Amino acid sequence: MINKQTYMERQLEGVRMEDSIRPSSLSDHFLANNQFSAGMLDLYTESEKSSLGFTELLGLQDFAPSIFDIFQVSAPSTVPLPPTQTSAVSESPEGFNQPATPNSSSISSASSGAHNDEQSRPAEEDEEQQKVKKRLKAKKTSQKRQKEPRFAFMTKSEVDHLEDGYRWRKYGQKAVKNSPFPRSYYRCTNAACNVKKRVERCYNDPSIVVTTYEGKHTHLSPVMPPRPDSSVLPPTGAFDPAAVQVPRQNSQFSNLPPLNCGYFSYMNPGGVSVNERRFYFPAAPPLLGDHGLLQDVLPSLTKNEG
DNA sequence: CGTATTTGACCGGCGC
DNA sequence: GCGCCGGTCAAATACG
Repeated sequence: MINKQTYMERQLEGVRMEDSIRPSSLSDHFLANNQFSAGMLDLYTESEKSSLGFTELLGLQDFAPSIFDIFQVSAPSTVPLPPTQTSAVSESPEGFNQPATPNSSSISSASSGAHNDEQSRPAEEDEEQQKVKKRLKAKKTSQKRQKEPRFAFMTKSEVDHLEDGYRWRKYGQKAVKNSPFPRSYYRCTNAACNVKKRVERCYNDPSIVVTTYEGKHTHLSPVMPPRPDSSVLPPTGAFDPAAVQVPRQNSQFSNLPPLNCGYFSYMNPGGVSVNERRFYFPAAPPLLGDHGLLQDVLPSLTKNEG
């Protein structure tokens, strides 16, 4: 089976999204009329993406849950996920239910017989080997989790790390090829939750932040006490439901499931209330042409371009 | 002092 | 086989 990311990258070779895909009228309109706009990318399978036209990529809907609700409802028990996506979830249960680096792994790696056979080696070298093996094991387990469903959001924002109601711990940052902006890696601070997210900026438009969520939260937002009347927006003080602008819906979008679109508002670190509109792009974002994260999640749209 | 972030090193996958 | 790249780890550092 072809590695998903690699396949996506291949599909994007030689493609200039800003030239061939950019929905000038729509995206420009959104960007021009909103301080913040966003696109949401749902990492569906190839067949599912190919069945959607560009207008559907925008996925404007009247009723749009927040991204948190999206994650919540995307649980198999609530919303019928695409078959492959659902299977991906079931294929990697450890990704949701187990810590990224369970203690057991380090124990087992430390007890490897190879080390016992090399007691003659210096102690520090032995420690290093244990470290290496420990890391090796963590790598393997983490790679298995790549099949978790992912959702990517395009957000026009000044801040890289958008407040989304959950607490995240940054565990890495990497320079992205063909992009001057680094990609940051975050993991949910909840020990029992293995949700990860990656944040990077579009090199074409530095004002656009691409956030990719991987996995589903197994817990409620730690900073959002439940509110009885906030079924749509995250019940957090950081979010202002009154500031939400609901995108007008076109009939052509109506065939999209509600979870495909989300939006919310939030207070940025500077205390300025910010309206964010989340536009759903099942296949591709209209504005991004970078060779970074988005290319990992947008294979089909570029497939026909070239 | 506890927690979060930074950052260099490391590994596996993949293309050539 | 080698090099590139994405993703992760973990020690060092920063911060409240």
